[in-house]
Amino acid sequence: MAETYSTVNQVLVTLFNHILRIEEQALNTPGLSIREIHVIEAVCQAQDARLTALAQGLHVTTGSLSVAVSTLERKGYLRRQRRQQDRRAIDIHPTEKALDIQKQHEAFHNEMTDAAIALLSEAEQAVLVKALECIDDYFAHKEWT
Amino acid sequence: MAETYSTVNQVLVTLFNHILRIEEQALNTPGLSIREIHVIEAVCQAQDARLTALAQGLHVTTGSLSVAVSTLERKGYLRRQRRQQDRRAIDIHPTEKALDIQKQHEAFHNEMTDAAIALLSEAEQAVLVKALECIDDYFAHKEWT
DNA sequence: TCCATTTAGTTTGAACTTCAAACAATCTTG
DNA sequence: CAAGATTGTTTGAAGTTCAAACTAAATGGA
Repeated sequence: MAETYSTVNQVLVTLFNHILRIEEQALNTPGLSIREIHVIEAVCQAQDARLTALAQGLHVTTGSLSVAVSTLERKGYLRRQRRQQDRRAIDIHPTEKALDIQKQHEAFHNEMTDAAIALLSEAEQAVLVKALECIDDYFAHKEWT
Repeated sequence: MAETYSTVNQVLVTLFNHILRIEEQALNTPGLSIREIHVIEAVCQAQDARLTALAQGLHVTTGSLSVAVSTLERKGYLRRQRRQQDRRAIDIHPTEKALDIQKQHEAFHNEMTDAAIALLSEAEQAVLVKALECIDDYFAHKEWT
């Protein structure tokens, strides 16, 4: 029991660090920083493509995102489009180049998932899902002052 | 099966994002950035406390770390100590203040682990360990060019 | 309608982080 | 001992982020 505890603890920490590091390397497209890739990712997945909504999702100010979008526009990954209904609002759209990056990122996640469940039986997979949901649920509801 | 796959994928992604975000908030000590906290953590856990070794572990240049250590020294979290055997080398030591921060960080990880295994039987915990080790093992050995 | 207020996005200047490169001090080895 | 390697520091440039000031557009109440 105590052993399980420290093992889970240990693996969570090292796994987390590994993923952070590897994500940076795996997605290391020349001319794109990891920050920029996350912006591209957010734009590709966004329901609401407005700059303010994206900024909230990314937990940065609209000012920061505006600068970042300008850079990515210049690099050919994003483009701005004014809304007709509300001419203050601007939707951010991915270009083909951005969608390619997004595909790469998805492949990364798929590989990770494959690795996680490859050696598990279906019953074991169900347990994994349960455990992961426990952790996620915990953090989703926890209040941090 | 396909459902398990997408669930694991989904949970891994959202969990990862949650942890990233929450770690920043949970460890938000006034006057210390998340970067600085990671430096403190590395110093507290280091086997080899030399600046170069720490920089390698943190995957930053010695120049960057030298600057960061200077700041943290000024803030009273770290101190430098020249080695007697090799007077080029400098060991970085944590102060009491730094050890307090480290304790906080450990508490964070413990809470995370508790959340992970609280609702699982011992058999289920064993499965979780196995799955996590699969992922970690995969990433530890994968080569990224 | 008019105008005060709110909302959406941009620009700018300051602070911080990181790196590469140049540098100084100290070992190591032939 | 001298050349080269190692350890750490400094510095200048580039990138990131934010707060604050700003422009443009929508909204709502008189």
